[in-house]
Amino acid sequence: MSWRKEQGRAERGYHHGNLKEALLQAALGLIAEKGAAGFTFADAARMAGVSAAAPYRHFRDRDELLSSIAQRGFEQFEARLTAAWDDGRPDTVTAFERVGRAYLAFAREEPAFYNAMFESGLPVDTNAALQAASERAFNVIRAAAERLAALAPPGTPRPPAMMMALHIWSMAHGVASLFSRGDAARRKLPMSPDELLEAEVLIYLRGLGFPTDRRPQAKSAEPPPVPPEASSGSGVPPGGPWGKPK
Amino acid sequence: MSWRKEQGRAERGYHHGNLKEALLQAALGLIAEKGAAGFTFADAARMAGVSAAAPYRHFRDRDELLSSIAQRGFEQFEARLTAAWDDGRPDTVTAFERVGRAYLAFAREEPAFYNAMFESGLPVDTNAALQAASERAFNVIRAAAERLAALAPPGTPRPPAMMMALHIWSMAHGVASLFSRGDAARRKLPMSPDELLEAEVLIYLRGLGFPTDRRPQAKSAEPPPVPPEASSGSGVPPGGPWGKPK
DNA sequence: CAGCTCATGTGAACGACCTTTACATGAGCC
DNA sequence: GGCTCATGTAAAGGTCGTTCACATGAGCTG
Repeated sequence: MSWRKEQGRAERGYHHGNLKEALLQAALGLIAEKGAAGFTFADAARMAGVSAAAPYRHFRDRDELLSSIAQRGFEQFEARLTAAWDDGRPDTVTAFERVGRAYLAFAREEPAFYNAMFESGLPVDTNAALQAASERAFNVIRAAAERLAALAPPGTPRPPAMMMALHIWSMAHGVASLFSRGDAARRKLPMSPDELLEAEVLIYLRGLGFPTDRRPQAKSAEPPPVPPEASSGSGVPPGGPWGKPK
Repeated sequence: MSWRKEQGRAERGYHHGNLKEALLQAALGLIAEKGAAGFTFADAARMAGVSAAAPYRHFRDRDELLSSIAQRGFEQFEARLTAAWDDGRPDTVTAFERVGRAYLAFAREEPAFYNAMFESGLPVDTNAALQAASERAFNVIRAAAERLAALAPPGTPRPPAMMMALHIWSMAHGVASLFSRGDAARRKLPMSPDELLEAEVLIYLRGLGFPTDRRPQAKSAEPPPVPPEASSGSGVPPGGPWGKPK
C-alpha cells in the first residue's frame, strides 16, 4: 500500500518534506502504466498523499512535470548510450551496434521515460534545458557515427556522419516505437525487436561499405587503436546479418 | 463560421441528418490541429452543432471515434501505398523507393490520420477490424519486399522478405515520427525527411546487395547515394538535429 | 524561547470534459 | 392520422486542471 511517504517514515504532518521527488516518482509509475496521455496530475498528488493543489507548489502545471521527466529521461538516456558506446571499444562497429541495442533496451526498460521523451507530444523547442538535454543525448550517437564515418573504407565516398546518425536514430526509434513497447509489442514478429534492429543496422552499415562480419563473441583479443575494420570490403557473413529465415 | 451543417444547408431542425460523418470530419480537423491527445469529444460535437451527448448515438465513446478514424486512415494509407507501388513499375527498386516516399507523404499530408493510426496510443489489438486494416496496409509493403527479395543478386543469400518489410516500415516510421511531422519537424536537419529516408533506404538496399545506382543522376560511379548536402563532418547545423539551443 | 516569515500544503470553487439517463422530436411507414 | 424508433436534448454525476484565499510549521532572528 504505497501511500504517503512510503519509506515507512513517520506519518508526516502538514508538510511532506520531499514532495517534488515523490511526485516525479509517482508520475513515472503512472506514465509507465497508462502512458503520458493517461497520466493525471491529480493521480500523482493522490499517490503522494497530498491534495490536488499541492503539486502546483513545485510545478507550474502538468506539462512542466512532464518536461521534468523527459529531461531526466534524456539524461539517463545519454548516460546509457555513452556507457554502451564505451568510446568505441573493442571496435567501432561492435560498439556502434551496442549503442543500438542500448537504445532499444532503454525504450523497453524505461517506458515511462521513453514515452515522456518521444511520445508525449510535448514541444521540445519551448524548454531550453530539455532541448539541451536531448541534444546531448543525440550527440552520443552523432559522435559514434563520426568515428564510424572516419573508418569508411577507402575507395568509397565518406558518408556524412550527421546523416548516419540520423539514420541510426530513425531506425532505432522506428523499431522501438513500432515493435518494442507497450501494445505495439504485441504485433507478431518473426524475430525480436533487438534482432530486427541489429540486422537492420548491419545491413545499413554494409551498404556504406563497412565490413560487418566480425565475430561477435570469440573476439576478446584487444584490437589495436585502429581495428582491422578497414580490411576486406565485401565480407558477407554466411547467412547474412539476419539469422536463419524461419 | 463553420457551424452546424456548414454546407449552408437549411438551418436543420432537430435531426442533423449526417452526424456520424460530420463528427468524423470534425474530429479529423481537430486532431490535425491539436493532436489525438488534444482532441475532445465535446469539441467535435460543438463543431457539428449538436449537444455533447449526441455523439454517443453514433460512437460508443471517444475511443471508438478515434478507432474509426484510424481505420479509415489505414484504408487510405493502403490505397496510397498500393498506388505508389504500382505493381513494381517501372522497376522494382524505383517502385520500392516510391513506396517509401508515399509513406512520408501520407504522414505529412494526413497528420490527423497518421496521428490516430500510430501516435494516439490506442490499442491495435482490441479491434479486429482496425487490426485487419492495418495488416492490409502493411501487406503492401510486405508484398513489395517479397518482389524485391526475389530479385536478390545471385551469390548472396536471399533476405527474408518479412524482415525487409519490417525494416523499411521502421525506417519510414522512424523518419516520419521524428522529423517529418508537427513539432518534430522543427528539429533542424541537414536534409529533408524525404531525402533522409531515400538515402537510408538506398544504403540499406545496397547492403543487401541490390544495385542502387540506376537512374543516371549526375552520379559519379556507383557509390552510395550520399546527398550533396551535409558534406562530411562539418556541414552540421549548430545545435544538432534536435533543434537550436535557444 | 518568543515571534516572524515564507515555503509548503489545504479546501473550496470554476470551467471543461466524459459519460449516463430520462425525456423530446420527427422521419418513415402502416 | 397515428405508431415506432432512430436520433437529438437537457440535466446530472464524476474526474481533471487550475486558481485563490487561507492554514501550518520549519527555520531564522533576537
